[in-house]
Amino acid sequence: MDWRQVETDNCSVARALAVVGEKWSLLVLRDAFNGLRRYDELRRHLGISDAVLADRLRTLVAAGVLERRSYQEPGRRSRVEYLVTAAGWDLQPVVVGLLQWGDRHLGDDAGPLVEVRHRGCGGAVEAVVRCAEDGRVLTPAETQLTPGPGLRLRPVEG
Amino acid sequence: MDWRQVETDNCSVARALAVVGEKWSLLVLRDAFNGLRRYDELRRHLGISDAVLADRLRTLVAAGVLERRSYQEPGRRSRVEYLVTAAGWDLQPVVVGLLQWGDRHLGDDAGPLVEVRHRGCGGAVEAVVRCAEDGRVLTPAETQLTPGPGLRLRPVEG
DNA sequence: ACTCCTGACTTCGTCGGCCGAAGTCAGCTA
DNA sequence: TAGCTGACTTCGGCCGACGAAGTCAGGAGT
Repeated sequence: MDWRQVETDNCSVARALAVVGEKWSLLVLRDAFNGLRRYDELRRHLGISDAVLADRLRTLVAAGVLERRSYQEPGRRSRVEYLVTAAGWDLQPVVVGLLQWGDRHLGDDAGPLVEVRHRGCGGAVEAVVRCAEDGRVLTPAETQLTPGPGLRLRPVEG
Repeated sequence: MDWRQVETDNCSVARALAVVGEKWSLLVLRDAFNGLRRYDELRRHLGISDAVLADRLRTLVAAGVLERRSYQEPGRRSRVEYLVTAAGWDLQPVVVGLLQWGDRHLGDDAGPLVEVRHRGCGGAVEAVVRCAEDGRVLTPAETQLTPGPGLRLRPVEG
């Protein structure tokens, strides 16, 4: 398959990046994974501007990555929280993959900020590419791209 | 561990995104993974402007994700190619993770554009989070964040 | 030798996005 | 009823992305 001729209008990587590829989106998600739920917590912790945070939250909610919910503690007025949905948790391999890559290739002398561990077992957690059939972890050389049903080729250029 | 108090200047996710989080970076890498090597191929296939492509390639080369090499076919003048390095291939889980998420949650009726398969076995390939010790694939609930040596807390706010 | 062509960029004007700061508005408290 | 707080929206300024055009070196054609 010659990738140069593949029409990538409908590429899933590009679509995913339309949701989480803007500046701050994945950092908002990182913080949400780590338990931050409220607008002002996110704003303070990320050091992001209000306009951008409100926009990113809108986008993530619209895409089903986060859920916007009102909640109320007794005797206090109602507030808003943002919860990670099942679809949002499906992005965990991406965020862990970035964390792992940063640790490996951009680490400093201080060592990693945090480590992700298997709860209970305590072993280190890693993001990998593996075969869904036999469960083996694969190197890039062991993977290949095959055409899918949605594949279209580019019109030939003059 | 209260993530709200964690100083994230040196967060590996943020550092990784400083390299691959700008617009187009991961799409350039997607195309490089899929075999595109030359500047003009990338430019044509991505539909990106020259200024941005040249800048992204510079950044990716500087970060060690791509390697810039001159090569020469006999009887032709020397040209430039960009090859994915070992560090670059370490980002495969991230790109496959995005592909997988896009397929799952943003797919259209036409079905996926391409499928990543285990060469030989032919099984579907997936990006997952797993325990490095026992090899088990983990749900988000089975993972936890633990403090690392580089962790610093925020100065208390007035 | 001279011109043409091509690949790999750089430069330029414009326009959209991100920034910090300030403004808005509703619900609860004093 | 005035004040406070949380969750935003609005507003100038500036940085980054855009398309188009310009640059420059190497090889091909004549």
